[in-house]
Amino acid sequence: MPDQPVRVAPLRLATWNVNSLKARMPWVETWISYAEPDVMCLQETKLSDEAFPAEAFRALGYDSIHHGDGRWNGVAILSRVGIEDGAVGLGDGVDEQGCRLIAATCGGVRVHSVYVPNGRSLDSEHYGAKLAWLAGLADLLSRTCDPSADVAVCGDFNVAPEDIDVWDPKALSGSTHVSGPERRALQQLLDWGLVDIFREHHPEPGLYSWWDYRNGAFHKHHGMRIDLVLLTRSLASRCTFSMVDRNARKALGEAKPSDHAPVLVMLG
DNA sequence: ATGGTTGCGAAGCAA
Repeated sequence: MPDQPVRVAPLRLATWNVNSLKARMPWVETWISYAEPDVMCLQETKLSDEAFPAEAFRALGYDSIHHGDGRWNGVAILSRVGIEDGAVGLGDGVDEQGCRLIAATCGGVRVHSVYVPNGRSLDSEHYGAKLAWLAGLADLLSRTCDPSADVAVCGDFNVAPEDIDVWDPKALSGSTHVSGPERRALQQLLDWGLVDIFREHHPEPGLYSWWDYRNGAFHKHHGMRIDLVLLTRSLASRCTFSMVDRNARKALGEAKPSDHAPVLVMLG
């Protein structure tokens, strides 16, 4: 393997749970045209690999890889700085919940696009599976990556790291996304050597990345910050800017919004 | 939020 290049170029890195790429393609193309990410992670494409619009992304200047079964989940990475050594799944038999992780090396960074299982409810078997999946992700990182290298883990974690990441902790008590075991499973990833870079740059509460479609939650600011960009320290130290593009949670003409907003970080 | 929405796919499930 060649050594990492000594000279590093600025990198714009984004992640977005699009809730069906077929339904979201107009918004995604618009967003890419103004946000100009170099690397973009997508979740919930809900497409088969055959139906993934690689040609449309190629026309926008992006190479891509996709991992999907056509109905649920589905993850992808777009890159205009190269895309090498693609890999899918947790690689240990735990990723049987299907098409939730894809990784590739883009511009010298090992990038992971993840869609963590929702968990449904604390008493559901899916909740235990969510915890197991997060543990499997921690295991994958420890097996395949070095925390001193340039590693990014981006996506929909379906966990709000702290109470300041949800609109009303009391209302959510006893439900998923905020429970202790989920937060500890996420913390295990951070302890390995990752930084929740948006939170590092924005300590204030009330900044979310997901709002329920129902009940006017977006306009009432009833949201959660569950879409995260986790970076190893070498990348985190290069971060000059990070944002949730809340505007992209709105309809844009005929283009309907996802229930998630994209997160963008700039590395100098 | 116990669901008032969205997406998929053609009824009900998942989020």
